[in-house]
Amino acid sequence: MRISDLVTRSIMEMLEEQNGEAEIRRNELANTLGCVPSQINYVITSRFTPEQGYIVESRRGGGGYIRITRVSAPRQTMLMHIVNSVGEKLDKRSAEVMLANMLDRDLVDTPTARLMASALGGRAYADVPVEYRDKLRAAVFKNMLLTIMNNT
Amino acid sequence: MRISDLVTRSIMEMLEEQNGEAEIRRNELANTLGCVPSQINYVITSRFTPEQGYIVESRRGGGGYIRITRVSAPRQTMLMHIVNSVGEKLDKRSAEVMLANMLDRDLVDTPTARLMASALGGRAYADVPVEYRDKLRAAVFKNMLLTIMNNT
DNA sequence: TGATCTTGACTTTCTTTGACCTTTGTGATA
DNA sequence: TATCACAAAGGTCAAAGAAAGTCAAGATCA
Repeated sequence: MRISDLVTRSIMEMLEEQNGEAEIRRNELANTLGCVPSQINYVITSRFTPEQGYIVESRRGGGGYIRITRVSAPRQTMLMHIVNSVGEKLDKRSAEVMLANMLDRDLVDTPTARLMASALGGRAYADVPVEYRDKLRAAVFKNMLLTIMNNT
Repeated sequence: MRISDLVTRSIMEMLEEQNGEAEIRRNELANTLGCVPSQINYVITSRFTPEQGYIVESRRGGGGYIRITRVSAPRQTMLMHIVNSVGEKLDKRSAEVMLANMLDRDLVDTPTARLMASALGGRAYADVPVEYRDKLRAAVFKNMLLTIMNNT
């Protein structure tokens, strides 16, 4: 079991319980989960980014904190946001993370997410040279997102 | 006894026991079977291909894994036929024809077909050299077919 | 001899850890 | 009251570790 997944889950739960807003004390959380404090930062920068619809604020010093807020908006807007956040290139991992996120937020249902994942990963891209791989993935992803937007 | 057969058998057993889904840790398996890790890759790419009805996903880094999923089959056989009729390459036009066909035969619903079409066409493939273009399209198509087989 | 296996060196990706840095709050002190 | 020292947070970054992926050369088999 990855520690980073523990941290992720823990934050997710707080967000769930507290209506999209979680405030943590870094050292404390690190302590209860049994990891070094900077692990928390790693998780936050890799899984709670603005691209994925989170705002992170923090404060140092005595009584410091890290606050993570999940932003929400109408479906279309969020999807559009995602489309725009995909640049020229998109690696497989990022695609997966984004899809997981969309699922979390009910922007797609599970079968659709799976279908999309299969169009973005698997062995499919294996024999395309790296230089084209991620560009193609980005394009395909955007295309599908636009289709989904219009499909409802 | 060939090593690759050992590996194959071992994976097959896991699939059997675990209801069509096996998650392995490459190094570990290689170790218990007494082979080099890359042997696992060889076996996977030669015997657990989409053509044979398997979906393979993986992740590197700490806590990494390789997950192999077998798709199974009542009406799925029809889709499997389609998978096998797609060769190494697939141009956009043919893909569309096949999709239309699947729609006709109720193998997919309309939104799904649209989504698939968007993953296979559009400007997405435009700036990829022809040599890779149709190969990738074929691979993506097969992948998606396998996924929708599983999604029922 | 051509196809299939086997191996291992090297690469890429993701995670974990720790040393060091910056910011903020709080008293003690001049 | 202004300042200073110190403790209590959180931030950064780079190195080490943990997997999996790739590729090509050599070995074997049919």
